[in-house]
Amino acid sequence: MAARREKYDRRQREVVAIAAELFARRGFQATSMDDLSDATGLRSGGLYHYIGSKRALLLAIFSELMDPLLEQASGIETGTPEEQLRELVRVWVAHIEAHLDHMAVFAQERHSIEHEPEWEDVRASRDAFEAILARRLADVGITDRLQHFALLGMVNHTATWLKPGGRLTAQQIADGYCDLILQ
Amino acid sequence: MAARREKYDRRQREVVAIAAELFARRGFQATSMDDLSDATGLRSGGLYHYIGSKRALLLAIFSELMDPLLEQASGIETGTPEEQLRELVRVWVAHIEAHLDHMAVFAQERHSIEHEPEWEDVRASRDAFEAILARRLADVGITDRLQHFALLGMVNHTATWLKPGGRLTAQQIADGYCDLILQ
Amino acid sequence: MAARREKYDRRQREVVAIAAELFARRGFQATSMDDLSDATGLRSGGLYHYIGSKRALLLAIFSELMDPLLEQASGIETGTPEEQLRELVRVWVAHIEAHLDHMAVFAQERHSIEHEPEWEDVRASRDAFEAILARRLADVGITDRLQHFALLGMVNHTATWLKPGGRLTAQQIADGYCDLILQ
Amino acid sequence: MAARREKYDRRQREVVAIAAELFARRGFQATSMDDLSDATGLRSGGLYHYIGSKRALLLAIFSELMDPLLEQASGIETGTPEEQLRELVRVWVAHIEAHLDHMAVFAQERHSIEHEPEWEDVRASRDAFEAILARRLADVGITDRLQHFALLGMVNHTATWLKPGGRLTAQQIADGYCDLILQ
DNA sequence: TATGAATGAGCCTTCATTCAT
DNA sequence: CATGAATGAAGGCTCATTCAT
Repeated sequence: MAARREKYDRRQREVVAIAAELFARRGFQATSMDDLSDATGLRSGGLYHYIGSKRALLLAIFSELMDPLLEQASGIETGTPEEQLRELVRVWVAHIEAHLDHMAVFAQERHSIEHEPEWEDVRASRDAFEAILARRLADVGITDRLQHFALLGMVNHTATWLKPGGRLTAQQIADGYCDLILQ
Repeated sequence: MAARREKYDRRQREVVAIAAELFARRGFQATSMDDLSDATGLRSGGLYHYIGSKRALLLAIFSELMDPLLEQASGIETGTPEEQLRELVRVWVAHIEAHLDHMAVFAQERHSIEHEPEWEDVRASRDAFEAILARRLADVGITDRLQHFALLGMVNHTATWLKPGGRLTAQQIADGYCDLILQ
Repeated sequence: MAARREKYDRRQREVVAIAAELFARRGFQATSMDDLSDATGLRSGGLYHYIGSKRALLLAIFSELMDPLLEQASGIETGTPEEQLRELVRVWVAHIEAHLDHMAVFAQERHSIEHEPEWEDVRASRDAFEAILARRLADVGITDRLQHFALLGMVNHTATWLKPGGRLTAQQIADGYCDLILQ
Repeated sequence: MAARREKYDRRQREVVAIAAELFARRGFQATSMDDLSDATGLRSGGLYHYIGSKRALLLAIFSELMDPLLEQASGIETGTPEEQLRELVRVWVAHIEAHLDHMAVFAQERHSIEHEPEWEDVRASRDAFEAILARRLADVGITDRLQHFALLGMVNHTATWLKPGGRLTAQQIADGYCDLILQ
């Protein structure tokens, strides 16, 4: 039945969201399935009905982070090169603002992502995004890798200090970063 | 006897260095004391002779990272404001280059540092460094928090892509970053 | 309605047969209800409709194995003592040939059967069969327990090497065993 | 230190013996590591110091069963063919008598041994023993597979009824079996 | 100094079973 | 009749740490 399926999917997304929050705060490894059980209200068995494994949960979090960003980023195709770059950074910062927990988990589990074959897809997504960024920078005449890395660093770092509903909007932040890069 | 003490200290520093490397590559939690035992050639009992606990090892890594940086940073007192800022960033990037493993562990265990009372001292060191940075930026007329965070982001991010002995020197990188911030 | 009842019984027997096959191959404990679910096409709820419990399934397999054999064995009443013994062994081997999976499960779960009060009935069936065997052997003058056990051993062991449709028929095998025992 | 090593080995053998007994009585899967912990007096961690894994324990039991038997069996080389066959069966039954628990575990886990690649070595040992048996039978003129299987069946089955210190000695049993096979 | 045996708490996961739908 | 969400107990195993030697 479709209604049942829909309910299942909704519950699954809830679990992933709760997991992202816990992982962000306490760390992936330091968060036990029991913690998750308490936070979701599902007993361990029920939890596994939705997630498969703790590892799969991590993968789900990464997918939720990377997939939509990549899609939005590749959809930007109108305007001058500078407008396209600015739009890309805006979308990017907005996405980070909407996924602060996901970003924290991502940063924290960097070593897993970098070294384990299991995370190939995640690495590929990240590389694809960085390729788009490099192209947009090239389109405005920036081919220096240092500036590419600088932009990457400042934007990603945003997740560690940005408070949603704070003084600065994602758009203002993004524009500020672009101003630095574009003189 | 002093010679014995010296040998003890040397061995201890070796253990911390090896630990930093393992933690950077596999993650702190994912690295077991057994892994460390294999890597150091010391059995568990011997290991505990030098380190006290796994947690203490982490603290030692953070101290090795923060303490000398803070000392160098606070020693910069000559030259124009811009020269002082540039010198600060140079020292900082050079320190990161010399402590890539420590930086990786630091980034990875961010959540512990941020939330647990045990890490108060580490937080204090970091805040002290950022205060120095803020002062140097203010001295050249930059009071916008966004630029402060941008600089912090790009410099810290350096640890993830910098390969020692690569094309760019720490000095070139630091100057590139300063150029962005100072127009 | 009788038709409904009949359908239920047929489905039930199907489930038992599939279970016997899985249990024989992978082991009783190593086979999960999920495996059974996959193999039968019934989901867990539906499965329990037919079987009651995993334990009951095991009991059903044992009953299917022992009950008809016991019935056939006690029906042998004509001919000379030697003819009766030979007929008993023929029936027995033929039954084993027709229930290889059941035999494998039986052998594997020997320890449960031997030690747990729950399996009293199964033990009783087995003892009843062995009593008939002992009587038939006594009728031909064999009272030595060693020969009784030897026959038991060789016949039961047949289940581990006999391939249905192989070179030897059940009758030939049975006669071969009897020849050994009867000189 | 050698004394330490020796103590370790002794303790390890003790654990395997206790495990064999428990597995024989309750079944391999039905015996938990906690049961073993209680029976050995070692807590779970200490247990793993000696065994590696539950699976490895099973393998150790099989090795203790098959390796010495195979060695003894291949050492029989003097006397007439009939004497050699009789000696083989005597050694075999005596070995079974001395390893009733091991035999029970072996019989019970037949399905694992038969189907899983992990048990290749155990299968190879068993096949090697059966090859020796086949050769000894051929030497006395018995090439009929049925008699080979019959002997295998009766001897292996001995483990299920033989009580150490009972009325019959291993030698008497072995001779009884050989009498059946050799007319 | 250093070893390694031993601990014991905790972890992720499985699984037979129930029950509302 | 049948589904599948949910349970909860248990299982095998890991691991930081201690301590007698």
